[in-house]
Amino acid sequence: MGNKGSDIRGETRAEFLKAATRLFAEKGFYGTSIAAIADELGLTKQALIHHFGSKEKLYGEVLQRISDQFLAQAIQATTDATESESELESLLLAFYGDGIVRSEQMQLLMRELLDNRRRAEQAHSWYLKSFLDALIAMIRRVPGWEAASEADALASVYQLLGAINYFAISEPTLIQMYGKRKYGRLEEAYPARLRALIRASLANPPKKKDPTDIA
Amino acid sequence: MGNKGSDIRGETRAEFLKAATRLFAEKGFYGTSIAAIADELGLTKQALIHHFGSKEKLYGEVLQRISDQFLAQAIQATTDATESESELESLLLAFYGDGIVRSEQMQLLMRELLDNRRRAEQAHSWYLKSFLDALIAMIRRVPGWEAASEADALASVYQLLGAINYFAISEPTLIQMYGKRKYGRLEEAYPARLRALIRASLANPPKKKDPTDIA
DNA sequence: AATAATGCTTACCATTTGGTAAGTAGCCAA
DNA sequence: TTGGCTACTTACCAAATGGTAAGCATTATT
Repeated sequence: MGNKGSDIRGETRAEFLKAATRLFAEKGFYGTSIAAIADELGLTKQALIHHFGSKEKLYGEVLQRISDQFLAQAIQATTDATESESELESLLLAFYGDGIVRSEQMQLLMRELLDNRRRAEQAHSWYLKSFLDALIAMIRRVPGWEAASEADALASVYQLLGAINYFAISEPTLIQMYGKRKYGRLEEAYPARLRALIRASLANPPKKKDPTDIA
Repeated sequence: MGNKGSDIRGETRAEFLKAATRLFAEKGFYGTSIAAIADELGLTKQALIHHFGSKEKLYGEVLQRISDQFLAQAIQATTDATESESELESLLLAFYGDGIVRSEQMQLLMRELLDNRRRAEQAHSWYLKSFLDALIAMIRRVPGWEAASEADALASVYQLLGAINYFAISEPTLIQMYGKRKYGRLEEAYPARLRALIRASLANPPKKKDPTDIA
């Protein structure tokens, strides 16, 4: 059966990346076989190997793609800034609200954080550094945070990110625990509480380090 | 060959559970083979099967054990309450500060949340419900939160949990991204920022639902 | 002393895994 | 029309996986 050469300008590659993102997010790196990914496109795993060389390389490209998109959204938010809302607040809330695609990315991101101990020697992992650095820059543009140390800034940003992502990945579990009805109410309540958390956090910048506090 | 029958009162079982917890946390369910777990005790995988029946059952016991410990700590915190600090604050900070063991448990918990979509039909997952319910009860004992809806209470608790756990699992990645030195400073800054976040969140209980807001 | 239960082992096994090798079908340029 | 490039396929394969079956040594029970 030979619909050979039907891939025009990397379309198959893109399809592979999409399917891989979804499956890696759902089942993790080890839980996803390259055959399963190829199956999604009706191709064989050797087609995948042909395009990406190895499973590891495919995974690397998936992460790179997510990192690019996160960073793009961060840059976007910088231009979208309004008055009542800091850019950081708007970015974080957009991050929360972007539905399934974003949720897949967050799941993968979370898995990457979890698995990194293992891969530490290898390539990946700092894919996200530029994104985090963008967030640090943002929080420093919030009144009162101009002089915050990098550690304080990163700590706060990381906390808010955690508050968002943790919930974003928990939908199936929470539905199972509390039922669809209760989960619906939780989902409704979440953004308002999230905004309150972000504002409360940003409204309380760290105090200048006490100079007597030399360790 | 042949130190047979050397297991006195389930000691080997306990060792298996400890090793399994660590490995599942590090590499995930699919990334951990039962042979690897058994290797840690110098036994064969068949010894593991003998004790637990199957890999799935072992995993279930690991989760159950973590759930029990979480809940025990929550109950403990209720008795430890001081004046300046709400029990919730003290529990969450203890949660943060409990080092490697707790970090393993959080990693596993996080993985469970991630993998749950897949396992949803199966057993696990609401292992944590009792723990979450304990947290909800706690936040309702904070002044101003008495009448908070379950959704609002759970949302806030979940956000704080996310802020803690997300960081707890990120150590290796953050060290790789920012270096040990910078990570050290981050680790120092974190608890203070975390306390600030918890207090800020608890100090801003949700407003009573507007009665005109009937959907 | 015989019997049974426990805690393991070795010997297997079917299945799945990521990956290689060697093609083949269609397109494109010389 | 030849030759090469791309996009695949079928045919393999070695290694690892979860699990079964059967046996053996030690201890506890009768």
